[in-house]
Amino acid sequence: MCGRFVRKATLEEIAEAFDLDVPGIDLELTPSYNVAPGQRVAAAVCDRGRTLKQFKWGLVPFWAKDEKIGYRMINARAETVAEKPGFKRAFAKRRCIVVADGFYEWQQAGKTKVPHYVHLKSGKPLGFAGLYEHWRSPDGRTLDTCTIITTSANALMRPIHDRMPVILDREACGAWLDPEATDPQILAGLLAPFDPDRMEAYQVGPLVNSPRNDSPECIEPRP
DNA sequence: CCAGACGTTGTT
DNA sequence: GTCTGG
DNA sequence: CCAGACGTTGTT
DNA sequence: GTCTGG
Repeated sequence: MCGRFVRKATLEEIAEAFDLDVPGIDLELTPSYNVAPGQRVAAAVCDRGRTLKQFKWGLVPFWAKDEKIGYRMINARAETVAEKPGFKRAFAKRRCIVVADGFYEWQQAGKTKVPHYVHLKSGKPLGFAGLYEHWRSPDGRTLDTCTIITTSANALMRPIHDRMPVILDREACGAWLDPEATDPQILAGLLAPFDPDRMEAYQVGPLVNSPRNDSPECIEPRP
């Protein structure tokens, strides 16, 4: 699955990697080495040009009565996302690319869990396939939320965990964000495990366990 | 028909 | 154990 | 995802 | 809102 990640690239680097229309972007991006559910994440969307917006991580369906449901909607399974009531509408109309530099995955080792950091060999930012929603609370407040889609583990991830986030390369990002794309078969076909030869993973220390810790030490290899 | 859930993960 | 918060 | 709280009353 | 279960 995907429950914690890193976003440290500059806006310029992100814009280059995701072909963003920079003039339309009005967003503060401070690096985070420990982005957790419930926090603000940056995602590319198609909205009269390709831009970057902020969303609270944890999708709140538009029909929800209580925003707390978002804490249980941080991931959506690629296998079922097109049909599940909570995600169906977003899958059809509100797709996004959540921007990251890498992600953490915890490996069960007996009674304990060992965190690993996973990233691209190229060192470039990566994009998670995501969905977003706009929610209005009973008292009139609005909330923009999103979720990250997961798929089965590739060969690199399998020793660590049986699920991983869907990572889209540049071409797939274009297809995923295309508002004209309506064929659910084609869209679902993009949600495949990423090429393991273009990724690497290593063990990190327990600092990352607490979401309160947010420093470059989080991604330092465990000695 | 109405009521109640709507999710993923991991563990048992 | 289960929910909330980060 | 993991960490941390989990409750009410009455008094300061 | 929409689907499932009773």
